[in-house]
Amino acid sequence: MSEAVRKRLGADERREEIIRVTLELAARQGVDDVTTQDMAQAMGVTQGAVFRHFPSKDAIWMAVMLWVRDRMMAVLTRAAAQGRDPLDSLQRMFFAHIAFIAGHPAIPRVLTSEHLHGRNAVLRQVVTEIMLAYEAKIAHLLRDGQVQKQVRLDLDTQAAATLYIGMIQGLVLQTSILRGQRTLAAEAARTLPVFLAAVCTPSPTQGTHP
Amino acid sequence: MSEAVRKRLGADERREEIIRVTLELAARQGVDDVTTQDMAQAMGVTQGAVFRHFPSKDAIWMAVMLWVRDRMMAVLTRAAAQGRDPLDSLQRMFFAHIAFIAGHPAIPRVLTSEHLHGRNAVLRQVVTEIMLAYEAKIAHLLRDGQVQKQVRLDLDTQAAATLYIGMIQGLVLQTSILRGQRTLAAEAARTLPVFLAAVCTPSPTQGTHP
DNA sequence: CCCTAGATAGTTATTGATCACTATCTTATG
DNA sequence: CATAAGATAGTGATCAATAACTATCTAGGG
Repeated sequence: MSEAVRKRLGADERREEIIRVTLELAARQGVDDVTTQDMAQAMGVTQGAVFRHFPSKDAIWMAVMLWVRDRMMAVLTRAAAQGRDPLDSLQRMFFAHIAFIAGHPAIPRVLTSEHLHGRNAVLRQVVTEIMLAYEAKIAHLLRDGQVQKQVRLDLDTQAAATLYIGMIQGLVLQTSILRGQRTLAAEAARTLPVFLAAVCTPSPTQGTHP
Repeated sequence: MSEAVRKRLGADERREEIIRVTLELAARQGVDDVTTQDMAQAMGVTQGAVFRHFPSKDAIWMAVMLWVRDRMMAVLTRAAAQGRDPLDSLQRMFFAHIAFIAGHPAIPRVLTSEHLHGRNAVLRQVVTEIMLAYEAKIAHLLRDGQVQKQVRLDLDTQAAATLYIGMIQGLVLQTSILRGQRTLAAEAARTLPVFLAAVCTPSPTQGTHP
């Protein structure tokens, strides 16, 4: 609680902190229940101060989404680069994504919040970009895997990418609804092999950990 | 728009219509943006009239969820019963679910709305029940499939059920965000074979349509 | 070194809009 | 005529946004 005493940050630092507490509050109480009053209280300032740094609440959500997009893509790209083959990269991306979400539980909620992309067209545009970029990344890795004979040649890589994203969605959903009973990382480790079985070339030895 | 003229329904019919327009509005403008004023306007009555039939707005959402639970389970059970083997039942359930969602687009939004199950504990309980029952249904079918040698014996049926539900989640998400560009039914038909490849016993002929 | 002026961050107080919910009156229908 | 459905007209609470004011920091001249 050493935060509540500090005040008068620079504009850039304050903007960063607004984004931070917004994600924090969204994780705890849901995206559409975060008020500007909540944000201010979490930072130890008054509500009006929030609007010195953002012209509107939607502008805050936009900043949050851009933050998510940049961090997310950086994490995924770095994870994929460390893989020694397409399928290895896919697995590293998967677990990097799961770990990132576990550290920032609000992220999937923000990206799928109809409350945000249902009203503001610009916000939805950002979400669409993120989704398409991610899906393309997965489909590309799978096609690379086909070239290297790790992935079935008759696989519909586009559909498989949809399934991949759905897998993450489903994992998040279940661990958020059945909270406590299941942990995200544990369920993820169980579910990925099932997905890999769908894309791998049928071989005598399982190709998951060569 | 012949609805707006009709008035003075019986209490039961009015309750049914409130549930109906609530789902309708939730599909169009998002779960948490549906006001009691919207409901009343959609039915051609005043806002106060809504509260003659439900004690609170949460009670309306509860009624909606119970409606969804009952209809959903009936549809799934009927579809599964028509299958001639476990894997056939699984596919019929899948497409029945997709068709049901296509006819009532608000359903996945209602079930995954943090705005609802984030605040009201009883509402979340209903969602949890639905999810667990559905997952159990899938896992059971997969175990039956193992007995009949349609499904790999080394499959983690629990994890596969998670992936199955995630598949539907992902399909809904993508067709709702990329609305217009992709249709739910078409994407579903492409994605299911990928999932089946993960669970089926490896065989020379694809076991999807025996 | 100090003092002042401008800039910047935050406060206080308020506004208008929206929302769930309610009390009281009215009317349709069996 | 009695009763149930709906209309009318509110209430208090909440929320985003704004305007006017105050505290704090920084830079430059004397």
